[in-house]
Amino acid sequence: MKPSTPKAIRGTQDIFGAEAEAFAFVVDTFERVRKLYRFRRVEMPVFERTEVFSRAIGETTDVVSKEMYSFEDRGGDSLTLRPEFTAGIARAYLTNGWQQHAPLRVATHGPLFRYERPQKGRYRQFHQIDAEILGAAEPMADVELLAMADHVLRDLGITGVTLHLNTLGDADSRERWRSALVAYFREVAGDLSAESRARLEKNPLRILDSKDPADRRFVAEAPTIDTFLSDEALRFFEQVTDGLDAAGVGWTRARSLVRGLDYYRHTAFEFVPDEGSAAAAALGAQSTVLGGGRYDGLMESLGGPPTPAVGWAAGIERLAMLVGERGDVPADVIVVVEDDERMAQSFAALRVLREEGLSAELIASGSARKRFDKAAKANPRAILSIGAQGMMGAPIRSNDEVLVDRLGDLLYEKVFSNPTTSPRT
RNA sequence: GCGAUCGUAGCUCAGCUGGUUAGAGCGCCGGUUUGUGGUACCGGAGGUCGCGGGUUCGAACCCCGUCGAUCGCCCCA
Repeated sequence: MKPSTPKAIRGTQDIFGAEAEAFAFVVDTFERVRKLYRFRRVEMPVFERTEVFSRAIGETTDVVSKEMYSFEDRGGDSLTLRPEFTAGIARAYLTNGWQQHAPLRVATHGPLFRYERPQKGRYRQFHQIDAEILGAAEPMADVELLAMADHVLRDLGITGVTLHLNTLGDADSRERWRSALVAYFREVAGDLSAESRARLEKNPLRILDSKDPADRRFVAEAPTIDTFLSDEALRFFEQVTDGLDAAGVGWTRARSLVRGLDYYRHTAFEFVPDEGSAAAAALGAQSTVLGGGRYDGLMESLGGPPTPAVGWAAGIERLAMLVGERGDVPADVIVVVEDDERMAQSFAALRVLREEGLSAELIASGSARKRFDKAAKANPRAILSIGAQGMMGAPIRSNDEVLVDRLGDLLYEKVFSNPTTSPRT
């Protein structure tokens, strides 16, 4: 009886090759930009007590009510694999006394977990980059945070995405707007789609971005937040938009943009591919590439003092789909052993090359006469052939003459002249 | 949770209206050829046709179930 092979968990990925290179490129770019903007690196646990998420995100949200990976540990505590970064970072801010560092800019990245049906650009274990500014009430914080997001996308070479920006106002503005929306949609409930009728009770703001054409004409006429904005909230939003203009960050007003989670206040934003762009095509049905906003109420829901904060997160997989093919980088040098008697010399050569900062790999398996062809196919900058039979002249082959000279000097000096690694006679 | 499409070698796929020992390309292994070399040729290994049941003289192909994948809805990164 042959033992069976366990399969991978649904919605997990084994990322390899060009995709893994694109993934790494996203993370590397984020790390570099994050340092430019002076965000400090934090490492967070991948699991927390369940209440961290249920209280911060909101019991009624889909994330909490049906998408969390929750389990009991051996001590009987309910724990949950993080579905997002923000709640955990807020918890850490409170439990570690990070208030002393306010305003605190932090950045992190890693895996997150959501029990959902996988599809293009959406997984059960997915990965995000994340940036937060904690303990900062000023609109300048929003501007800085968005400038950084914009910078990351730009350095990734991603085009055809635009910052969609909205304000949800302060808690009062948001509540009055919500009531007005509910009243408005109740009037026309009979003509709404079934989904939107359900949303009316549960999550009325979401009716605003319904894709159903039947809903859209009502959405167009629906009350907008602007009518309900307090002077203070309006002024805050203006300072954010003025700041973005000054910082050279393009944006567009999206009056129906609301974010799914309960904790958002004031600024809410998403970077979304432009209609018909290559980016939109690459992402399939998943549109948002980076999203976030201000969450002034979150700390209180975790029992902390009122603490203003802004943050965003972006899916690494989705970004990686937009950065294009990034093939495996060819080696600087491939060392081909065409005579196994000279294996020791080959290892010596590899060591010398790598210590010089040249990437190098070894081809020493299979038919000796086919090894050189194998190396040539891998398209390295140079091939070093060791022990070829019947060949005359240089064992280094490359179109890069400078590199040929450098390798020649290096290897002659440190390998071929060394009696312990010389070929046997 | 719902819907659509799909499931044949390591990979990409072919397999006509059901009909002998299930094929190709790439990759892998070996050999020959070439000989400042990425070529060409020959040979080889490798398949419970996702799994289970049914229809039939006969099923990779038709039917039912099941599992899995992909894409979409809901929601979201």
